[in-house]
Amino acid sequence: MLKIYNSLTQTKEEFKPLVEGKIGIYVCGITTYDYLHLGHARMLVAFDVVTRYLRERGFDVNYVRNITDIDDKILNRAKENGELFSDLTDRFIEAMHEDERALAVLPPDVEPRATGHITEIVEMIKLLVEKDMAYRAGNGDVYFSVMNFPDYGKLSKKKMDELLDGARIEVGELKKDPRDFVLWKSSPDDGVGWDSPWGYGRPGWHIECSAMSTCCLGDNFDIHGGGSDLLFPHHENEVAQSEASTDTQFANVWMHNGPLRVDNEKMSKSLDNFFTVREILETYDAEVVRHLLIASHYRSPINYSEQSLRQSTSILERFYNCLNGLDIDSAKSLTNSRFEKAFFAAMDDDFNTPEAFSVLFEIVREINKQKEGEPILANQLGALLVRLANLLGILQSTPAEFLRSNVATDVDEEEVDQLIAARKQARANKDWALADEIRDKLAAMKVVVEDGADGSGWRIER
RNA sequence: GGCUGGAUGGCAGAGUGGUCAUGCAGCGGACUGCAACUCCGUUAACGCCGGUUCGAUUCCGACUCCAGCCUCCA
Repeated sequence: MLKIYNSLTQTKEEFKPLVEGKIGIYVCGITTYDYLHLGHARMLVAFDVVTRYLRERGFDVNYVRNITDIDDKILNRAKENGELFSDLTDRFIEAMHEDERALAVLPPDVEPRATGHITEIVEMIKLLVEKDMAYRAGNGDVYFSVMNFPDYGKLSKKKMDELLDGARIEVGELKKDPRDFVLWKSSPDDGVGWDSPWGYGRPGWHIECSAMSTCCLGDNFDIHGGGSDLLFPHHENEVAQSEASTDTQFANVWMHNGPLRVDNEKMSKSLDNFFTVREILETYDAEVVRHLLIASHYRSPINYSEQSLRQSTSILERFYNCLNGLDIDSAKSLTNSRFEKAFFAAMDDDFNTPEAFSVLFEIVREINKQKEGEPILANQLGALLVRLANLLGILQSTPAEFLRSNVATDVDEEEVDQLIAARKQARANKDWALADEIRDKLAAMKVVVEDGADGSGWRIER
């Protein structure tokens, strides 16, 4: 039984899709005005695991993840650079897709862009204005009227009146209520914008997601996800806009991934303590980064550090050392084993990846035990290990690829082979001094030699 | 100040009302010319104070501390 923690009810619930066998899921994507940082990567990887697993469970998943390609930050950055805002967003969308591929994040089924849905956005705002749920202010901006939506706060568990107290939001002369938020912003005539019943302007951030999710998945759909920092106000506002306009429940299940911290502080652009994905990928393998991001439960915070990356590196080395020498391609994966059952039970329990990993380590130990005596069984277990790990998007390389190269180290394989051959000769002559000298030489090249029953293997030192 | 969540062995990180997480590190052994890899064994934990219970790290309450949100943010 698949259970998912629902932020709306604050409980783990048995998951039941609206339509048997099908799942519609919408996740708030990126505002594209810079390179992805590790916090973005966490969100992308978290929901990549979710969708991969839901598909494995046999669901027909429609995964929608939007791109916010119109926003004040984008306009400001474009202005600084002296370029068209669309050139800026095109560039960073391309970079985002590159980073996603590196991290083995599968593309969503639909990737709507805000600028591609202006019509739907305007229609939704129109409906809200007609229903007296929104109003046009003197400057052409249109605001949502929070007071007219009694359920406001049901997702973030905030009380309407408490939101009023000490509200840091200035009561502008434009807003009727400090809690109101903008749906449509008027733009200067020479600025970026679109025509609307309220004049030339551009959409507010929150309405984009309401319009795009409804457009792609319908008024009521199964799962809405995003970072926990979006819960308020963004997701709360989405609920308000959508339910006020459609008079029906918006998303059934709300999933929020936990934050990524650096030195126990939230990593964010505004704190200027963020690491971009591409900068980390210069020194660490993508799979190492991906492991780090799923080694903790998706709802827990992750504290990023060099040490945690090193730990993920040793863990992957253990996996690949185990797979090294197995013949997996021709082996049939063991099915219905206790390992597989335990793995699925862990993932069924709100995508408990740490628990799932503990099962993978049990398989590793079993393989290492059986390698000598029961090679066929070891191969079958190896195939199982790879199959299950692939559901998490890891162990997608071969042992040789992972163990003998990485982004930071480049070795001359021919030279290594020559040195190993020379050492083999020395060992045959029992010239241990020479053998050790050669091993030291290899070590200086960051090459670790491993002597086995059938010759000496090697890997790079990470 | 309000709301939400958390506090687990040296570190990372799950989970459970009474017997094991798991990984890294440590210790002892096996393998090895010595190592590395690997295997076997092993040490070690549940913030603090009460309550419920035959029994609580696990449930309930108070306290302390930490984090996130309340403002753009995945």
